[in-house]
Amino acid sequence: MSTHTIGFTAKAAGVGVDTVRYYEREGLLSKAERTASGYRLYTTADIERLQFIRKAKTLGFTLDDITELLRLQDGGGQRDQVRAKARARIEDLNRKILDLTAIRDALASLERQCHGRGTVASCPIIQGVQAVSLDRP
Amino acid sequence: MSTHTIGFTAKAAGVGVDTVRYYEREGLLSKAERTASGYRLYTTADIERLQFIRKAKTLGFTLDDITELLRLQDGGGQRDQVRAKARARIEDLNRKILDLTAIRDALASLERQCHGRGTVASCPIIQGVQAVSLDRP
DNA sequence: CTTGACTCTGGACTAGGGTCCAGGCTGCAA
DNA sequence: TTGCAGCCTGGACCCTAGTCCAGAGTCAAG
Repeated sequence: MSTHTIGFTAKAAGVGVDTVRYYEREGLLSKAERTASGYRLYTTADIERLQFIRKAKTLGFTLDDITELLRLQDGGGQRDQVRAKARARIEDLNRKILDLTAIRDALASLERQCHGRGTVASCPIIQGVQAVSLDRP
Repeated sequence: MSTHTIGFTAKAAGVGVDTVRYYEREGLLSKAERTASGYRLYTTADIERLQFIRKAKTLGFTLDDITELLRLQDGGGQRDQVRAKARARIEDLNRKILDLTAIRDALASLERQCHGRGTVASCPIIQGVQAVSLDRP
């Protein structure tokens, strides 16, 4: 299996080398294999994992969230624990998707108003989101 | 119009009073009206704005993003600037929605596998996301 | 066999987003 | 009219998620 240095890996994943080492320290990446001289070695799967982490962050997940997500995927934990966590996450994601959709639609309507003659002040970005899931952190 | 103290407002929006003052300092909330003795006064619209900020944060927006979003809604800026920003944001949101949907579907399939007899290790959370928009920060 | 680009470790530093005082008013209920 | 909760300001502090050294070893090209 082909392996890569940390520099190559980081660049391929679009993050910094320090970030890769940081993720290893924090347990998002398992301890990398090492060459005889101590250089870390990564596989293509590691690059994908890093890309996933990067994307998940832009989606509003914290590193802790992502750690949990990855642990689920890695098959960590009891079967029904995994199920329960997955189910909770799915709920969460459905809410987020609805919220984002509401904001997007509000922006789209704002854009239409700007296009025509409507008054910008009547844009319902906030109200659109109010409509959905009014509480919970 | 009925007004509320900072404590009431903060509790209603699910944030801390320090957070409300912080948002005022940072310009996410306009300077609050004051009573003769200097107490801040908020309206129901302020509470909604705070709830929106709180939610938008969980959706992965930074306070700067949110400031821009709110400014769009407040009718700040040139008509075509607003249009352009709205359009860019919509793109962004569509990508996020696709990504979240991919992760959700992957989790759903993971949950099904856990339910039945499938091997957890074969869960495609990462691959699901790989499929969508492979680059861009 | 030297040079320049990489890598290693440990530790200090940073930015964003709050959170927590201290010391001093305010407002209302008993 | 006192007491206690709530508010004010300014500034210190905290956590997360990196980012940036310094000093030393490694590797490939020339």
